[in-house]
Amino acid sequence: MKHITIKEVAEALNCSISTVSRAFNNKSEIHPDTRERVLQVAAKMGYHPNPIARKLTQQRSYNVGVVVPEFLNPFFPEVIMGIQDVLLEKGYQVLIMQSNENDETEQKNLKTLEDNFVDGIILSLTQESKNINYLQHLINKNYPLVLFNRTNESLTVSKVLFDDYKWALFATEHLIQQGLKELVHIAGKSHLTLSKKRKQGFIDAHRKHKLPVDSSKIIETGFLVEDGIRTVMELIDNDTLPEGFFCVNDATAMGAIKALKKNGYKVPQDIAIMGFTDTPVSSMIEPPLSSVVQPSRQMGEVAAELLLRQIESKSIVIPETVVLSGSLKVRESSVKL
Amino acid sequence: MKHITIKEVAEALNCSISTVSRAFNNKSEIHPDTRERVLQVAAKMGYHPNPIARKLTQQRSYNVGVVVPEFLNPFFPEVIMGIQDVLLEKGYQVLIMQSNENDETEQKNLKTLEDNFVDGIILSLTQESKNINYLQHLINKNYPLVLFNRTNESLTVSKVLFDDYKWALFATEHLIQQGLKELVHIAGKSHLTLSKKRKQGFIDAHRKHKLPVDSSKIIETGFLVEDGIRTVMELIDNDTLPEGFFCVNDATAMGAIKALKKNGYKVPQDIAIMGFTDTPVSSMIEPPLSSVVQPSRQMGEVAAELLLRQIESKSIVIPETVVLSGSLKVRESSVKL
DNA sequence: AACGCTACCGGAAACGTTTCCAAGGCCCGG
DNA sequence: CCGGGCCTTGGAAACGTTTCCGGTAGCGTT
Repeated sequence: MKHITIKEVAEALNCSISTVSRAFNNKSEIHPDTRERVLQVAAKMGYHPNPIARKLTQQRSYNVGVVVPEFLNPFFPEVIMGIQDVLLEKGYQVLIMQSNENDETEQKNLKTLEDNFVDGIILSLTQESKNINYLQHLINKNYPLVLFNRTNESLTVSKVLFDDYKWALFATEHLIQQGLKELVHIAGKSHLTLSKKRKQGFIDAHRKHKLPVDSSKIIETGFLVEDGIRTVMELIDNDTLPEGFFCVNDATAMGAIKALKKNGYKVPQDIAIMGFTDTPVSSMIEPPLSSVVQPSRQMGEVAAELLLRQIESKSIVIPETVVLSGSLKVRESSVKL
Repeated sequence: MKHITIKEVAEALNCSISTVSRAFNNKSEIHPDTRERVLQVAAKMGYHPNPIARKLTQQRSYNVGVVVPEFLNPFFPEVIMGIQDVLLEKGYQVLIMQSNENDETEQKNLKTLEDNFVDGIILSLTQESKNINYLQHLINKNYPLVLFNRTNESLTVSKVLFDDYKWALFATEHLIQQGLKELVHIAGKSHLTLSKKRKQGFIDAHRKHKLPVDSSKIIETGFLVEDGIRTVMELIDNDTLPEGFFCVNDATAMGAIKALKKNGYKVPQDIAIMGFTDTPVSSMIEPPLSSVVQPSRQMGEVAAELLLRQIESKSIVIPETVVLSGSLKVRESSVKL
């Protein structure tokens, strides 16, 4: 477990440390022949520059923090894979933290990352996220920061978003085109931009098709399977089931389906369901779930690139918002035969 | 983005760097009063010891690498959460890498981690993993290493395993008790211990109940949904479908169900299915999938603790194998009514 | 022949800690 | 009253790099 140092390589080569360093850093103040020789000997000795020492002189940690609300559903893992694709390539390490949809954990995670001198942070807010203050503090310090997917509009910071409004509108329209008039939107927590946008899309689809819509058709809940179940159960108890549901994500949609089936309703014959995000399981459940496809991996890549730009620029970078588009995957759960 | 250093704190306090350092490291060679004063001023100044400099002197990276084959299914994320629970607590950072079930990527990941001077590695082999040599090289170097879930018996190294044999036997027995005689095991790649164990459990359950079993009943394939689909498709084409399937994991089981349903077979009425690992989706699909419950989070915790023991011990640690137990979750897919 | 320029290289400071060693002050026992 | 020991602190080396600065050799120019 003892590692070889630059000094030992220099001694073996009978040259100075600087020369060895130069050979590795390719800064061209070195004769190509020497460079070659150094590299060869170093390789033979199994030398790798100690990244820690390197980071110390360069005053950079080459670490980037990623904070997500959870990673049991495949959406966030896929985003992370996109992030890693870009950052590992550039020599950065990615520290992944998850907040368990919990406000305090999120803040603790951010603190931990800050204390660890990460060069930048990529973040998706928890559904409870109201600790905008801490984020504002980071922004004020000019800390490189990118938010994705779940954001809050009061923060002026780089963001990578999905065109939630548009696709919520399309998805709702799709339900309307199946001849459904009584729809309910199972919505996410309203302080997240994402929830607002999807809700607005749902409302505007009604307007566009001259259908009545009011707040009774929108039920705010969480992002979990249980939230979907609970919501539907309450509607059943009140005997106020609609003809179709547009759900804020696949998990709540799956919960809705589960609750409906358990109570003897048929999907989509009795009630149609539309999800959002299109997780791989969507196609596995019964009936296969219609959903909005989000380019999760790409979302990660873009977020990483925005962050890199902030990290590597000397001057202050103007926050930038990238909006990605998706597609509609119609399966059985939303189709009236 | 400029950080406060220990020097500035020392100057503000009009004391030496050593004193400040001591205050933070609690090594008690310092007067409690001074310690208190230092800590207060440091906190007021917003000082945090630079972890990079610290790592350099301590000759430790306080980084631990985790390599998993994939993390789209929830099993590995859950294990990782267990690992993080333990390691973050102790001040370690966790670098997560995924190999995409690909041999070469796995080796590259290990190299990257080694080059980054991680203090230890926790690993689950890819299904293709035959690059035992590289692992052996790490073991020989006495590099702290723990394998979990997917291992290879030729490596003498600490391992955290699930009692695959026992639960495969139980799961198969459960199918037999449903009155089924013609079973097929959709198995994983045979160089993984896990595959061998589950296969042996399948075989021994037959022996125990005096049922014939031969290699034609065991079909080796991968760990993905597609592998399950392909396997069942071939059986349908050959008109050699059994009465029940015991699948090496939930993904292949879900693939099997999908393929069967598409071809008009009813699960479990025509053919019963048993999965393995019990991912959260199991309960969502139609019919709900019976499966073996694995304590994934605990697996991560144990792996992390085994690794810590290796890292923090001065002398060589004798490899240790921990075997965890689980339970059988019987849902509809395996129950003959 | 003297000069300057370029190409290459070595020495040493710097990065921010930890930790070893030495030193000063104080208390206590003789 | 003095010496030894302990408690607390300061100074400085060390960790393994990068990078600035200065130096030398060789070459071409006048």
